[in-house]
Amino acid sequence: MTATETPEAAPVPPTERLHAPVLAWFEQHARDLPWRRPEAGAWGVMVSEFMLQQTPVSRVLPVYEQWMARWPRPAALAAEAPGEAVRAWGRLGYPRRALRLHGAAVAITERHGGDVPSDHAQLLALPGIGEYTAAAVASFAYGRRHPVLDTNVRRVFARAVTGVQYPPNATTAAERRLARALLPDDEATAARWAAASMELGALVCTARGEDCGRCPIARACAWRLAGKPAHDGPPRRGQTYAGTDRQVRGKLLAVLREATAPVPQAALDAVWHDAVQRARALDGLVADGLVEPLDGGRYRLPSA
DNA sequence: TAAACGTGGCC
DNA sequence: TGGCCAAGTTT
Repeated sequence: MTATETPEAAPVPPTERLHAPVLAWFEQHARDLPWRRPEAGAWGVMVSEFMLQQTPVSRVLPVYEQWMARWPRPAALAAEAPGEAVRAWGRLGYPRRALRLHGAAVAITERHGGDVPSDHAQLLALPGIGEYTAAAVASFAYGRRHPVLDTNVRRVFARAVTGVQYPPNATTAAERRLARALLPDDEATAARWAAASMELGALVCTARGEDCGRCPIARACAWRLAGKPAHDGPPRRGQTYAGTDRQVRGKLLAVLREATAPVPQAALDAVWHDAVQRARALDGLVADGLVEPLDGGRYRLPSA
């Protein structure tokens, strides 16, 4: 309690202190991203959500534009070989997302008449769509009221409301309750809030370094008010890396993406010295449906 | 629940 | 230099 607060002021629900400032800030500072424009449609929103999973906006932008120009509707992508989706995915990473997006396009074409469903449960049933993406598409594309709990929102809530620097490694029931409690009652406002709170985490309240001077809710932020205590819980989950199968898979798939004709075994053998690991990685790619083995020890991206 | 799953830029 | 981080999903 500070001297600047008027004694007669009625207790303000926490949500009231967050919604208006964040929404006003978003109005002023929201990025003009292509998937936020009306012409993107639900399919554009969905494509962007697949690409943005664990991938920065800057790297998604060019691939998104090419993708939408080539496959403006789900049916267009569904008509292609899945390997074409993997090829167009380029170096975005996690290429299984491309396969799943293709699979989702096929399912949408078969089950939903070619239109991206607006129902959360129907979205969730599509390959590659989990809790977050289903809520994001329903909210951003159709204005539905869903808690959209991505890494940005979780960090904003952890700081502003819970008063800790970082959220737990895995999304908890408490976080879901909080997100639900903070969701504005009005449907259109809820959708706006979802985008706004996410944008705040992406632009101002970031993992690397928060910029409280630009934060619309700095005065109400529990973490800042507590003196920004350092993260204390279990270590934040790191990502395994170099030397793993992932790296080998990436190198193998890069060769196949560039090739226009089936690739002989020898071309793949050249990308990694360890034959055992190389074979394991290739087997994994085949098992995942990212690579199609042909007779004569040749390989290509999946044709079906 | 934890681990696997790509890639590249930043500090 | 290299660990951290980026609009997660699946098994």
